[in-house]
Amino acid sequence: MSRGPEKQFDPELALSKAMEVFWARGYEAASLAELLEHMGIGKKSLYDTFGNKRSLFLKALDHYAQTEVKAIRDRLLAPDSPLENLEQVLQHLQQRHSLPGSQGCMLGTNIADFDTDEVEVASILRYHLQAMEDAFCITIDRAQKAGEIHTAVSSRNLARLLLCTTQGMALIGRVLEDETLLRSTVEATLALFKTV
Amino acid sequence: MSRGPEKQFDPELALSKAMEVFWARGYEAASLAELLEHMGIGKKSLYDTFGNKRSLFLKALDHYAQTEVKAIRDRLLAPDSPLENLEQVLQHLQQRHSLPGSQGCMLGTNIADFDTDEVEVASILRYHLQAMEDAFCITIDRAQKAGEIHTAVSSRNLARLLLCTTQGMALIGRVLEDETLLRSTVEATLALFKTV
DNA sequence: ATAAACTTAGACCGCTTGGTCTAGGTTGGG
DNA sequence: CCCAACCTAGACCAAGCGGTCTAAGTTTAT
Repeated sequence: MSRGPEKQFDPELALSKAMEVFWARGYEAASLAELLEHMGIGKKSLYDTFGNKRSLFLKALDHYAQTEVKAIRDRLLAPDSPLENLEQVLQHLQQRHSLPGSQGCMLGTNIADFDTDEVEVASILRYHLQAMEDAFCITIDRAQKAGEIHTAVSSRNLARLLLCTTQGMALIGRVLEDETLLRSTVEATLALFKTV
Repeated sequence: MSRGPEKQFDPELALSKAMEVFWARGYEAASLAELLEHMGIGKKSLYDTFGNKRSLFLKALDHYAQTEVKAIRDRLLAPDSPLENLEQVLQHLQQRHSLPGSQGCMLGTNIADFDTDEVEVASILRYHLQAMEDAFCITIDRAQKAGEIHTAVSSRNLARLLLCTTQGMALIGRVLEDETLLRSTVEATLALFKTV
């Protein structure tokens, strides 16, 4: 018995490349031809390794969410001032979504792209949105206990507000020509949160 | 010389029906077959009356925006207490986007659906987003002058925050199973806005 | 060297899409 | 009554889609 060569491409890297295409184009608009070219592999390899287009997409979406949510979560829960952590995250998001050609958040764009009755996609999206909300909530809670954020509104409610606001920022950033709108939004949010 | 019968369908009504399909499915996913069935007209009539699929979509999108933005604007600028007007609008949005099968805001879903370099669609979207922001701004300004909303943050910045938040609500509402998230968001927003 | 197990590129297929065009029905004025 | 002008339904087309499968290349154990 003999063994063939190792896979001639890195599946992790290929998935990451697929994610970029799906992120930029959306599920339907991402053609197989575009995916293959960007991933740098053949059609057979794609189907052998990832199943079909849809399962490749689900893997890519999950890959995005895990990477992105983890990065934000790590910043939010860093052992510095919770309010400063929150400020950093919001300013980072504002800058990213203000860049020309900004593609927004892959979670948000897919909430819009898929029919509301697509339960498989919806459950992935819900799961990661909840994770974001929870990370916001923990940080806000810490900030409130540190006296950095006032306690007139519960940390849970503020976290949910932040979730909606940040998703809106990511969305609207796709069509903006300058960054004043997102800058104003972050400025207003922080001003409203801070203790007077 | 003789004259044929009047158009056997109402173009306004047909456009409205087309809007419903595009709103629910998005541009790409709305097939001609689906559009024709829902509009109740033949393929030839569609192309004679509206040009092609894309120009039908642009007309439908504009129709949506004019209808929807006007409705919200009218409520916001009604001659009652500005804060109460704002509360009504937010609660209305919260309820609408909490309904099962909520389709979100047609502006928002299309921000996500279209490539960021689609200038024609983008300019329509930007125009109406700006109109929404301005309506929010006027109302907040009035509320501030009436002492109903505190003045620590400018009306312009609060309006921009509201724009992002409401778009986020409309988006996230598409995948929610219950309305607590949107309810919390509105509750938090109003609590932060109101003078203590 | 050879054969087995892996890889790859891309020809091929059935299906659906948006868009065009033909054929026929209906209405109303002369 | 008859013809012109509008309408409709749907056959038809080329193009693009996702997905399958064949043919050939490459590496390693024997």
